[in-house]
Amino acid sequence: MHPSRVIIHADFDYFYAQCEERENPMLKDKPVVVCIYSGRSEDSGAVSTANYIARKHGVRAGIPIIMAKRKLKNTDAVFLPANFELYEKVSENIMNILRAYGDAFEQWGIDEAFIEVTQRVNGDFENARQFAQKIQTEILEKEKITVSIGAGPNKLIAKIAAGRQKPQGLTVVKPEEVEGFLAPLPVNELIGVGKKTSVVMEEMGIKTVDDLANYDLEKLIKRFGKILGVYFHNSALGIDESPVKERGMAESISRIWTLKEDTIELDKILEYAYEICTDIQARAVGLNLGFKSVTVHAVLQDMSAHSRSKTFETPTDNLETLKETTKELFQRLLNEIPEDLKARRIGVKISNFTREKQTQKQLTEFVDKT
DNA sequence: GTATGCTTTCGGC
DNA sequence: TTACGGCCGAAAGCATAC
Repeated sequence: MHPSRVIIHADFDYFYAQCEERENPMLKDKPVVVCIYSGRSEDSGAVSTANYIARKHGVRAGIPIIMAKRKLKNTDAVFLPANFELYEKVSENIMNILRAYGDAFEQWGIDEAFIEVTQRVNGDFENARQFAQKIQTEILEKEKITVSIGAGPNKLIAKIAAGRQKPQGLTVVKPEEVEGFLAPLPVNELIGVGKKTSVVMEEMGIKTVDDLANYDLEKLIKRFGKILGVYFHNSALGIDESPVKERGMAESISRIWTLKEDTIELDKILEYAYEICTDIQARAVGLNLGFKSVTVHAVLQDMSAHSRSKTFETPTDNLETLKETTKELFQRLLNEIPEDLKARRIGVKISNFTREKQTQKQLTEFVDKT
């Protein structure tokens, strides 16, 4: 029998709102709602995150600010605009603490991370519990932020475990406990099982991870294909061999803006879009990245989202290419959306990055010369 | 029939 | 009853290739 790996997943509690509490401790006993204002009218915008006091009143990430205000009327709730510079700085500090505790480290978004601690705890899960407490203590002392931690034999179990007890939770799942831990959970707790897949599985009579674990593998493969079928089967059994490894560069850079006024005029839209192009192209150049894909995005008055994208044969970092492609894609998108609806928000994304820009340039020069 | 890549939509915070 | 951000990666769905 292989000795088990020991993986820890750390999840910063209600992160943005907790950062605000840290900066102003007077907030701690009040509902705190971190908002992103669109600037269109007094309270237009959405909730980014809220502390647990606000959540008790039904405030959730993503709801309109005006709705959150309604739920919190007659309380001393505090509504704050998101301060991303602060959150990024705090995140970076905590990530550096976590990184130092791991044999390997993998950041997951702004407020989550995996660390492999197998060597550090000698493969022992009781040590892992103490180790995790030490991490929680250090982060609390140095950064005044609480985190919830899950420990398990792999990333899948560690992540699910971290979500079981919050805030400031610590859930350790030993290898011999994995089966009992997973069995009663609904399948959508598994990574990769979203809304659509849950529905399909439910139709197949699969509601819990236990149902999935006992489902015939051949039938799973027949329905989901070999890769996904095997992946789901293994996940249900708590099997996940994926390594903890440092993430490289971001996979995409995008910006989206809310328009001052709704419009379907291409020229108006492009005024905004070209500004975004200039910004994200500069960021790509700053990171020395070429991009192969461009996506434009529009949210209409009914809040429906639409996008169009294009992938080049070779990467580029050219601003004019980006603008031309943006124009072409918005033309196409405007032709294909319902005529009676205007655009409310628009965005541009570049992705499919490569660092082979240099090679491509040389190749182009070579072709030009011949 | 499956793998792969591209496009579009979804979902978390 | 409506209301509504910005950014990211994942999921879904399709086309094409083998």
